[in-house]
Amino acid sequence: MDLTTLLADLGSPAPAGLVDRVLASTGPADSWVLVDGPAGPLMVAFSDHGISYVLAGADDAELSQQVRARLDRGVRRVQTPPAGLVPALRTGRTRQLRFDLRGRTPFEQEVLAAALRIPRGEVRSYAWVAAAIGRPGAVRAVGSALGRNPVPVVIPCHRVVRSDGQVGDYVWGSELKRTILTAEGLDVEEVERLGAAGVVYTGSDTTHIFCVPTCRDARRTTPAHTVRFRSAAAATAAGYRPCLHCEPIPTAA
DNA sequence: CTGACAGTAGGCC
DNA sequence: GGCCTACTGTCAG
Repeated sequence: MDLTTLLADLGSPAPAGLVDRVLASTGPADSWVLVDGPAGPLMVAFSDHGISYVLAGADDAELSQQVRARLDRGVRRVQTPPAGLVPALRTGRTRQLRFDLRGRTPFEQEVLAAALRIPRGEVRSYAWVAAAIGRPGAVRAVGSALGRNPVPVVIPCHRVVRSDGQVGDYVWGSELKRTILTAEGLDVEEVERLGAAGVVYTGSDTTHIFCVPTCRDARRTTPAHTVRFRSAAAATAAGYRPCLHCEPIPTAA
C-alpha cells in the first residue's frame, strides 16, 4: 500500500503537500530543478543515481503526483541541476549524464540506451532501434518501451519515427514531438514527404540504416529521392552511398 | 489469460 | 499498388 492510499484510509483526504513533506522527511525523495528545454520549460527530477523523471512545463504539483505514482518517491525542489544537464540540453551531448532507471525492465533499458545514441537534428526508425538492440522483430515492443520513457527529451525518444517517415506517437502527444524535432533543426515535413517517397535505406543483410532525409550528406550522395533499397549491397551497386551520419548497425548474430 | 499498444514486413490479391 | 496478418514485450483488466 502506498502512502497516499494509507492516508486516505485514515478517514480524511491528505492536506495539500502533506504526502511530499512526509516522504521528504521519512521516505525516499528525489530532487528536481526547473530548466529550459528545446520547446519550453522542463522539470527534471534526479536521485543520487542520476536523472529519474522529466516532465514538460512548470506545474510542480503535477510533477510530484507523477513521480509518486510512477516511482513511489517524493520530490523536493532544489536550485542546482545535476552535473552536465544544462550543457547536455544546450549541446545535445548526453555522454556524461547519469540516469536512475531502476524499476525499468532490461529490455526497456536497452531501448532507451539505443535512443540515447541518436544525434540531435536526426531521426531513426523504430525498426532501427529494434535492430540496434539485436531484436529486429521487436519493433512494436520498442514503441511500447519508448512510450514508458520516464525521462523524455533528455533521452530523446522523440527522435524515433516510423519507417515511412511519419513522426508517429509520443508520450506528450505527436504535436509536441514535431515541435521538439523542429526546435532541434529537423525539417519534419521533409522527413514525412521523402519518407513517403521511399528515401530509406534498409539493409536485410549486414546493415540497417535509416538515412535522415534532411541530412546534407544523404542528399549529396543520393542522385534521386524516389528509390527504396532493400539492402546496402543493392544501394551500393546502384551508385548510392549511405549517409555518413548514419552508422551501420550490425544484424544480430 | 486476453487484449491493447508510439510498428513493420511479407504474402496475397 | 493496397489490404491482412503475424510478430514482440509489457501491463491492465
